Amino acid sequence: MLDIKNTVVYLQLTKLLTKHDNMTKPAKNKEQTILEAAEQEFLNKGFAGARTTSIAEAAGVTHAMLHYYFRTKEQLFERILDEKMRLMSQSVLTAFGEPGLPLAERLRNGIERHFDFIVANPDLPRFIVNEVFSRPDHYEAMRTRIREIAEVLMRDIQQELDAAAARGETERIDVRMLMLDIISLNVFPFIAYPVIEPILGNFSTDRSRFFALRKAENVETIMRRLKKS
Amino acid sequence: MLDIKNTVVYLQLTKLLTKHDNMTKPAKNKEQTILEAAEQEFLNKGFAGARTTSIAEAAGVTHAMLHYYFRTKEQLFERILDEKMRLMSQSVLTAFGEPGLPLAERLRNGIERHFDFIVANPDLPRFIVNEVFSRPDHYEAMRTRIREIAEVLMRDIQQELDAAAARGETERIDVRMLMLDIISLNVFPFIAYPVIEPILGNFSTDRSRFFALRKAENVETIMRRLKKS
DNA sequence: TTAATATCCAACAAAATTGTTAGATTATTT
DNA sequence: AAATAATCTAACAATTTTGTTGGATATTAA
Repeated sequence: MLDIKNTVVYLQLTKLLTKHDNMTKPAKNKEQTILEAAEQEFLNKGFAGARTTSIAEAAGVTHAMLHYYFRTKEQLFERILDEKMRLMSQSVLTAFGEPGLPLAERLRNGIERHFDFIVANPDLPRFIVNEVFSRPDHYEAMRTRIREIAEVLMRDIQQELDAAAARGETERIDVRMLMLDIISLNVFPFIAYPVIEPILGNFSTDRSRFFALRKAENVETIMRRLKKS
Repeated sequence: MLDIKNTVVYLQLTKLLTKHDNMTKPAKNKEQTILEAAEQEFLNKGFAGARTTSIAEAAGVTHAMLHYYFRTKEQLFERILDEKMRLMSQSVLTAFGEPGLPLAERLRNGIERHFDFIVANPDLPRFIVNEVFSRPDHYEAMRTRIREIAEVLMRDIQQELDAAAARGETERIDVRMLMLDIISLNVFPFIAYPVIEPILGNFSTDRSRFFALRKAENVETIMRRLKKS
């Protein structure tokens, strides 16, 4: 007699293996479609607000399919959260982790690239902030991950900050404060967009113009923060 | 024959009226207790994540009571959201709406008072941002409300900014950009605390010391942003 | 002291949501 | 062609969550 659950696991396993054999085709398959729909739903509504039926519907499959591939809402969600955490960390690293440039250039560049990343992924920050906050069980793992990534980058930048300050080029500052300044300025307007939009006046009609101005404002603010006075 | 729903409405009506007659007693009654428990639950988990049973349990009443007083989760939630929106708007107004001071003092003061308010209400911002975002139906009303409040204050501050710039005391700047700088710096660390905590290093052990330093950093950053260079 | 009000209790009803199953069909691989 | 895998259908089961009801009991106001 067959245990259905084991059968499903077996099917998925073989599927994965054969897929691994010929990764050549793009394979816009249903599993992928479901993942994309889930991404939308989870980013917009969070774990608690998301509905597996809506996800299945948006993906154009029956909701049996969703459980066939991912077994539970929780597992599906974790696929998404994991990927998004990776993406978010990555964006900070690649934006600021470019040594070789003079410090001011490196920072200006970092701010702009980080800002551009968020323009391209405007509801990523809210998603991460909310879900990290509301998952005490997964928190310790995330914490460790964030710390490890941040530590290397921060140590590096702190050294450069100290060197520049020693040469009298910039004000002395703690890298954690500086990075928090940058991230706050870059991220907050996106997290809180619906709340700030009403106060933007004529800015709000042209969203992309506003963001361009905002990017410049953030660079300006940080450069002034560093300037020797 | 009595329609139960109308009876309940009637009871609530008379309760409200008699209460209005003698507002002298503190009345730590169950209705209030439920509201307080609901506040906790909604602030922590949002509308979708909140459970009316948890609220009732936390308030130490049966969940029939909750429906007796508030009929639906939605109505209970709106009481809370409404109050919190008011509180949040109010905090900005009272922090920055103090004319008569020289501009720099007024802003420094505003930043500090606004920051203190958030220290005292650390999960208010995340709550508002999330729930405003996920309620398209109520959004138009909130939008109007935010705009009306902001407009007066902003016009006032913009005039002072222009005057100071004309006197050559400060850099010329758009009030919307400046206020967004301030709010971003003040609010973001609280919204994202679980995410940034791992990168704080030894700061993170003493949360209140960190916040004190952070407040000073925000004032410094904004003052430098305004400084004529 | 009545009448009105606040609260409890305990069970139930209704709805929404997640998860399961048994087969059928279609496509792909061997 | 046979086996394997992907997907559909359509119903159903389990659980969670919200909301209801009819009384009982205690407290407070007229």
